[in-house]
Amino acid sequence: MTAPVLTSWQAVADEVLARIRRRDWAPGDLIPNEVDLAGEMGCARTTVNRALRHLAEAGYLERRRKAGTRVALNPVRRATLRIPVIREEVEARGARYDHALIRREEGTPPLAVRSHLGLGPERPLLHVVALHLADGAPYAHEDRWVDTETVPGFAALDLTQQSANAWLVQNVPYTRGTLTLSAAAAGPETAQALGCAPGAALFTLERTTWKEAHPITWVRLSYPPGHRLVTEL
Amino acid sequence: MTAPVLTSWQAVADEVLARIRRRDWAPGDLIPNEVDLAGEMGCARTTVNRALRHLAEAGYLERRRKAGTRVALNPVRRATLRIPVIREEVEARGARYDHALIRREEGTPPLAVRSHLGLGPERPLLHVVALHLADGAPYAHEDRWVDTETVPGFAALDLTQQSANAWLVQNVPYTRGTLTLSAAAAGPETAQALGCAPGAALFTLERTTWKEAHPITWVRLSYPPGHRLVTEL
DNA sequence: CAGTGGTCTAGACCACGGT
DNA sequence: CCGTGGTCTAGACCACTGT
Repeated sequence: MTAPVLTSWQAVADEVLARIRRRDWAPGDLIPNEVDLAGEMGCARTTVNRALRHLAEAGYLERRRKAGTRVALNPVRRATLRIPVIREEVEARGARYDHALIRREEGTPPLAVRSHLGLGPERPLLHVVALHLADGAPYAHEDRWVDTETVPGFAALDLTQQSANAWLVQNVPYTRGTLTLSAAAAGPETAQALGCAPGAALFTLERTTWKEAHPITWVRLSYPPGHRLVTEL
Repeated sequence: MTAPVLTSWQAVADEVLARIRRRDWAPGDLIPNEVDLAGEMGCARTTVNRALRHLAEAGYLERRRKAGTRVALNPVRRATLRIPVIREEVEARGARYDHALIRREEGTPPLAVRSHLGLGPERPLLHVVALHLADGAPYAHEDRWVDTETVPGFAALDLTQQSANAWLVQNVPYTRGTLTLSAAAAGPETAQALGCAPGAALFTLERTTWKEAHPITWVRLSYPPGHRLVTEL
């Protein structure tokens, strides 16, 4: 029998993954403990630990103290989406970025937004509507409500110079957030801004962020028909 | 000056994150190297390394040998989406799962599918169309092409008993895949299956998977209007 | 209670990549 | 060249949890 002597946690991880793929260890199976694996692979337990921890984070293994390490029943891989600043998203496509402010006014947000942020109707927020452009063409429509109590300084911004998106990312680190992806039919206003037909299918991304317990902002980005968000598995 | 003596990599990570949030270390700044931090925090360099590695994976830091560790300019957080088997997705909502096979036949996939899989027109694939149900109501429409050369055994499956989705996940681990999210207007056939109006905005998820260099399957899942994919940041 | 993973340590060597 | 992160090691103790 071969005793390859795998040093380096990557090699150990590769070998374990190979055994899983080869079905030496089938989904649901208990695999040997760290000490035994270290002996077999000819390396320190720390190294095996690093490898197994990595595979567990990647979703291939499930580990529990005392219970041991099992091959995950369904390799539920996590798709990781990068959520960049729109400017960078546009420039990464090799296009020129611009943005246009459509509206900016104080007001009471609709119930859906209030409940997302956990605010009552008495709290006025700043409503900002803008259009992001790539090479002059509509790229995304932004509908945003900002809590100016949590974010002092925002009210004084000249949003024609700098997008709310960019300023907030640079200046207000959030501690918690929620992201919702969906499809929605274009309303008349959004359709006009994006230059598409009313009722067209828009890819929609809603994000709510908090700083500790205080809401920062709720924002909905609507992308014109055909927009795709791609990620590797 | 306080010298808290932080043992445990979590505590070190928390402290570093706190300094970033507090702007002690601003975006783009170089932070002290591991040896110095270990000295300051009163722990081993290994512990600091673990903490910084964690923060780098989470997107807060950028690390390069010799160049040192910098606070990331834009805290581009990665949203991680769980992509489960649909059955589990449905049952997690407390609903009863069912599926119905709509079509199953061999044929040549459309150009878009062929190019995604990197196949020429001479290779016939198996085309499977099915509907996933939650408590009897349409939950998702599935349009799938399977390469039966890469996946022997699939052709013999009784797809009325078991969904293609479930079988593939259990039996054909993929090594690489692509996930595309978008919105699309419902075609007549999809609209009828989902019980919505033609042209309605559908949330659409396309996935292509390979086993090494061989394509396994291309699948498009269409969710009825109102469907949302939610994740924490 | 006892087995298993989780973590810390102190020290060492290595690999990359600015200067 | 040489500073910085990347990793390995051997050993130790701890924390959780199944039996």
